[in-house]
Amino acid sequence: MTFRLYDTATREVRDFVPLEEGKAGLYLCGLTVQSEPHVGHVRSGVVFDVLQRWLRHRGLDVTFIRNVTDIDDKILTKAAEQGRPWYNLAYAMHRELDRAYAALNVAPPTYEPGATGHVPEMVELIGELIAKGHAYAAEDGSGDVYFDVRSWPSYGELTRQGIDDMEAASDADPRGKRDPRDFALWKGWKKDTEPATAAWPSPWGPGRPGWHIECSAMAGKYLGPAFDIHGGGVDLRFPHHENEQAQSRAAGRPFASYWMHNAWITTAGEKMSKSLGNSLTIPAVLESYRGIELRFYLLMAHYRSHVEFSFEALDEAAAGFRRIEGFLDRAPAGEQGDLPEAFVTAMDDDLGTPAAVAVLYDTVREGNRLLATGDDVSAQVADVLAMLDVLGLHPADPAWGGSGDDARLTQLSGAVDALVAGLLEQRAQARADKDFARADAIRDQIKAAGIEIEDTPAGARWTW
RNA sequence: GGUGGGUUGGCCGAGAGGCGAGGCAACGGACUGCAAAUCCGUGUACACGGGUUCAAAUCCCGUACCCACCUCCA
Repeated sequence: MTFRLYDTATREVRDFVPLEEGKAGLYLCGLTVQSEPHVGHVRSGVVFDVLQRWLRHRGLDVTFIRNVTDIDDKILTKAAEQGRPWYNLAYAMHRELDRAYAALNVAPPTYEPGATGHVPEMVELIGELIAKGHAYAAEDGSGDVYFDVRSWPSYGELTRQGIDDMEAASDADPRGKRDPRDFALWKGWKKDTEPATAAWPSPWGPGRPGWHIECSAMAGKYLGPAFDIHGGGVDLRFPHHENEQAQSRAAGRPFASYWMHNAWITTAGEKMSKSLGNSLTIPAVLESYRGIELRFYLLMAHYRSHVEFSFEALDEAAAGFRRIEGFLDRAPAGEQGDLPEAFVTAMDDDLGTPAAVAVLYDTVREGNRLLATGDDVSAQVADVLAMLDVLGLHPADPAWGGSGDDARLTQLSGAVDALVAGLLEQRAQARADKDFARADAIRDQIKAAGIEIEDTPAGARWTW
């Protein structure tokens, strides 16, 4: 079976056929680094990380480009409000984003280009579009350059919309535009309100790039005129992706073969950016949950399904994940093996992580059953480790910051182990003496310290 | 107005014509001194109304409600 992927452009699940055999070029529209990332923001990162891992697993040589938008209206506005340079805000938020991705074991892409580092490439592309009659400099002296949507007959093809059916932007400033739907490729510097650091030289005067042009320029630079998969959140389909495709193709570049869009995560039925926000930033959620649990939660729903975020659901996911970990803890350590067929089938079907997770649970249940009867579970351990690994959920992955990388923590856990071991010895003695009141008192005492006791045929063990 | 998506059991969440994905919770049982952990078992769920079919959660028609995007939101 081949890997199949839902393509937004054709609205169907299609076999994935790379442009060049054995290779895959991926481009993900990353974030505008203007505020702390929240749970919704990182979904696309996690989804594309799984996609990347899956394609690699299938033997493809993956080039993965994920950009960051480090200059735009919001960054300028927020920075001004906070009284600091825009580049300082963007850089700080970029570092926050890096931390969030790292905490969720989202592997770094091949390269993470930023808009401000690619102004020459954008200027060149805009020049090409003007030369081909698809763009024009505004005649009002604003220094803006617009893409001429009427000059590109297939404008709207990605989202199946006719130009005349589109609502004219109510908030757009029509000045200098030939058609209200024309979008900015270059925005002239407004010297009264914008800092000089936010302007770059260009043939049309100082200014800064429009939003869409950066992705066309950077995808072209790192992946070439044609590449395999382009993705982002559903909201980006229009106008962002539509515009990217129009301007790239108008410049003679075939652009993406497949379009992949992940659905939203909402809270209380609202977009996260509009709701309570603060409690759902990644750093805030990580105060109560481990990154591995949050990642597991995000993968329990299919990437094209809308997720209504709730801490109850996150609790459930975390509880379920602990059962998987519990099996691994109790089973003898073993080697990672090959993936079960059912898991491969699930993943090949448009990254069916929910069905894949079901296979994971089935394997864990079977492993636990064998464990109870004292049978060999090395096959189950091998399967579980392999599945967790491609999903980026391997508990031993150093990305989770496991013990061992912090000497003090290792010492501390050794100390706790010694203390608990002493208490467990006393409890074992009490149990042997049938002094259950005392045995339970010891267990309660340990529990009060946040440590759980489990009695196993091999003696008591503790977890926290 | 245009375009796209949704409504599944107490909860989360798959599936897309034919044996009830999976998880969390609950209840019963096994194990245990009691627990915990684990295993086994227990549910006639598919918004509503019609229709097609031997067979519909799945296809068709209609209705209701919800959501997203329509020029710088992941």
